[in-house]
Amino acid sequence: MTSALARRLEAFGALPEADLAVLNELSTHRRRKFEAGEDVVKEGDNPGEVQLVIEGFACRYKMLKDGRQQIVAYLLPGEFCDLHVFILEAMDHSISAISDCSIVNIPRETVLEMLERPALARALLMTTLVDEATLREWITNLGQRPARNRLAHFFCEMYLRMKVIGRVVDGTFDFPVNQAQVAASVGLSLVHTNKSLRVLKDKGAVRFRNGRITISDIALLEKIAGFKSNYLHLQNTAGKSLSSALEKAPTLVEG
Amino acid sequence: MTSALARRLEAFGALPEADLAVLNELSTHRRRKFEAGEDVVKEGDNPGEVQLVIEGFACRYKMLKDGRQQIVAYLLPGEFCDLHVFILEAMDHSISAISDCSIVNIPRETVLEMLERPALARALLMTTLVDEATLREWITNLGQRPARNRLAHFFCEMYLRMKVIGRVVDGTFDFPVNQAQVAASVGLSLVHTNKSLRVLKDKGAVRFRNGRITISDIALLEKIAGFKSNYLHLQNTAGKSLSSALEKAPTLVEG
DNA sequence: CGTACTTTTGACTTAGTTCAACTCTAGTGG
DNA sequence: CCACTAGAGTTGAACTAAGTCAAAAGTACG
Repeated sequence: MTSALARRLEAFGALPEADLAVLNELSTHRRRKFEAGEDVVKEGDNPGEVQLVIEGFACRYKMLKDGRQQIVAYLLPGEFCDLHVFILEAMDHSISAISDCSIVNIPRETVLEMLERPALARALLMTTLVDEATLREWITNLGQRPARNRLAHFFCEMYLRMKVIGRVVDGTFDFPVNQAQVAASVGLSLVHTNKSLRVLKDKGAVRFRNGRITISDIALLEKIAGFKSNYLHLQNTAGKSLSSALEKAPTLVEG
Repeated sequence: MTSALARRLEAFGALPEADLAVLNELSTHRRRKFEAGEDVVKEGDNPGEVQLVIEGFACRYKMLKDGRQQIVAYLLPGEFCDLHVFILEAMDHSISAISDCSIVNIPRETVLEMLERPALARALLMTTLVDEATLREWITNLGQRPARNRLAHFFCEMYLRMKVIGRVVDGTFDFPVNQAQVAASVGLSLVHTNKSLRVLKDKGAVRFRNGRITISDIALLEKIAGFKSNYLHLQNTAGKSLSSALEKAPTLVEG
């Protein structure tokens, strides 16, 4: 079995067998279960350990004083919560389980050991860079694109990220999120999100229902979004358009 | 002389003399001058070296296909362009000089040496974490706050960051940016930015003109913004409100 | 003093928000 | 198996924030 983390890291370049073994070891650490909606880490906490989402979906979010909420990142299966959090005094945001999920706590020594393996270290640092790049892309998305295009961009990104970890079958993937959460991700009101989703559906680009997303026409979606995948730094896809990139991405189903 | 970088890093905790010496050495590396408006690194470039802004202001920005532009980060004097870029194949955004600025190229070996000094490594990693946290804060700002509050938040952040590197005197600091660039930072149109700035001025919170910002009433600005400084992870200011934090921040002028 | 940028202003349009009601669905317990 | 409930999605109408267009007024500079 190849873990989702291994698969994600290999998207940045192949890893030696020994490194893969180290990765597969990770899932043996202390594991915790969280229910959908539960907070994994709260703003103000001192994290201490690095967290890895083994199964399920989580998100980072920030809450304003008036209660408004912004989702600032998604943690898909196999994504580290953060590589360097262990030097942090206090979390500046919270992490919440979106679906039921199981999370492994990795002690800092293990992380440091991983960083001593050159190929692995490089892949992990890439992870950090990609996380940052994704945040920049989100800023651009929120700052510059109107609702429809913004949503389209959001779906393009999720599609590609899910594809990389082998979770897309026939343009469809599970994404256990409701419209209010989508709204909180793209900085739109629930109502306007709903209406814009309808437009995208009517155009035949994406369908979104029951926590499941179906990309009906990726080329169209990509065009609406003005999507360029370069910020995800996937080795095989650099400089290519999303639709062609996707043909090259692995289509394996998690086994 | 204490460099801006040293001052910034010490905001996360004191550094040993030897580490400070290493930091002061940095400015002896190959130095390049850029004029205001010039690109330092362009999207698609392979950076190779780490860049340090010694003097002047730069920004990271992304450009959409239709020409719209979003500024996603500011590089104030003494801020690294990025700690790990050297593993990157191709930049996913551009960096541009906002004012005339002088930038030092630091070879990857030097960076690796720095990372071997524990206190310095910790400070540099903090830098990365803070950069990320700032991106998340911007997403929240763009996604959830209406124009006026969003601008207020932007100014609060810049004020505090400038204060940390000792560039604020009497609530005033140089910030050589025009309104179009402010607009591109907060995701608003130029006209609406202008009108919102006027409101903030009329309320007696901030004045912005000739590349110079004067915070007239920080408590008010902070209130309008709903600003919490925790995401900047400044050691002395954790958990405190901005106004009190600022009393404790150094008031030294760059020597 | 003329040219080129930047800021300011007003009038108008549009995208997005809010409120409120209604529908649909899945789940629960009688 | 049905009725009831809670949550999620959908819709319409009224309102408001923000965008666009266009022109004027500053300001900076050679």
